[in-house]
Amino acid sequence: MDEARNVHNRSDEPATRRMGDASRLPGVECEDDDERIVLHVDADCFYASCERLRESALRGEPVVVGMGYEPGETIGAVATASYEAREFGVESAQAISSALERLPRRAALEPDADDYDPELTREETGFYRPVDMGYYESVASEVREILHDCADVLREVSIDEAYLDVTERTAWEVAGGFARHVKDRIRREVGVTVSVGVAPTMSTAKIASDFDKPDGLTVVEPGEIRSFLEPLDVDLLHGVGPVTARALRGMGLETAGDVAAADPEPLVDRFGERGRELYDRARGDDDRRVEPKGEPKSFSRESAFTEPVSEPEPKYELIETLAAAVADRARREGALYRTVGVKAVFPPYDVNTRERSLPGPVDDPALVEEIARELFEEFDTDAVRKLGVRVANLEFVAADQASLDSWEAEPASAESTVGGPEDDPKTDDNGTDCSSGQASLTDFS
DNA sequence: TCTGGGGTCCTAGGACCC
DNA sequence: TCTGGGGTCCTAGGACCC
Repeated sequence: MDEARNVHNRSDEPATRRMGDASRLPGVECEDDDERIVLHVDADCFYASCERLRESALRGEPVVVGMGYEPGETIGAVATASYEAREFGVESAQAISSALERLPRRAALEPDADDYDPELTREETGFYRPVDMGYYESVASEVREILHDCADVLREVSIDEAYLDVTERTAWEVAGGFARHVKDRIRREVGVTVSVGVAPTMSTAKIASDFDKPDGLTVVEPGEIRSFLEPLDVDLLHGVGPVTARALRGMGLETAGDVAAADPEPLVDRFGERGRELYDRARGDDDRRVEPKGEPKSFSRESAFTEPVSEPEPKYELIETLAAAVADRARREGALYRTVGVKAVFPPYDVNTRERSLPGPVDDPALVEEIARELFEEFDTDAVRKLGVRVANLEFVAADQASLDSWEAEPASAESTVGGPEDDPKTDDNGTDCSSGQASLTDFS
């Protein structure tokens, strides 16, 4: 790691080298015209940083943000752990109960707490907070404004991560300084730290931002890509998870350099298109351009029981709740859907999905519920730990088209497609027609 | 590591069409 | 009626990401 770090520019060093053009062989794919400068910006343990922002007592302390967690309870899973908490072995996706074993909560120092433990010292405890997406969203939007300000094109990947194309804003000689400026603005104006990777491609920028976390800045200039990637473990490549990493190691490929030097054919045979992509990424080949994210492809809601449930009633109840939530989300976002699906997870972790497509796009909460119930029937006596409902094959009604629809479409469709009044009695009138999907089919096409 | 919630993309087989 | 090739859509599952 240290060795690799020395090879590549750190932000605080003046960028004096410019290997990019010099190292390229004459006549070999000179693509200077489309050489990009891409930043990947990744907030450091974002949820925990947000919690610290509004609660200064958490600064410098181990902080664990739990999904499905409630103060005093042991249910839920770790969404984010601060670096201090990670020192205790707390990791993201861990059950809160295991996290608490490694790092008891600070409140357990109080004699009147349920989990009071007289043996504990302050130094071996941390703070636990439940996820508060609304608040994190508000912090993220402040960060987003700054990023928009700094980029020609911005692609938001998630609440705490984005790619920026800054080709027109900077040059390789000063790209480190540019990235430093972005980092500084976010820290000064919002109060959270981010790690930034700068590279000519999205995939390498992504790896670079991860290289020196937290508060990192790693610049990989055009000619340095291969040497930067070479020593990295295969699982650091984007798209390589535990399964693929194991398979690659089985093929004798431990590092990105091994993959880059390998014969691509066996990779394609084994992994299909992904194999080709893997090979390309390991070599630093990635011609994707930074583009704003398109419309979502699906919406889903899922929820876990605290323990497996066999009786049908509570399961159907949850299916209904989830169906209503998904349909509501779609309506709020102005989306029509053509496919409704359910998911049932059996212990230990057996995922089953069923889905059904309709002849045309609808916005019809009653129909979502009806189909979800029908699809779920085959599982209704199985022990289930988790349930989900999903809508897909989305079509978005453009804002200007929505007003047009209210003129042109039949009343039932118009009301139910533009996200107007929540209750649409017309869709219920159709009774059994619902199952055919004709109930609230909109007929603009 | 034994499991929370919200997504994306890929694959593979079958139906159906020309 | 035993039969070629190509395309699209649908469904279920799997891997992966944050």
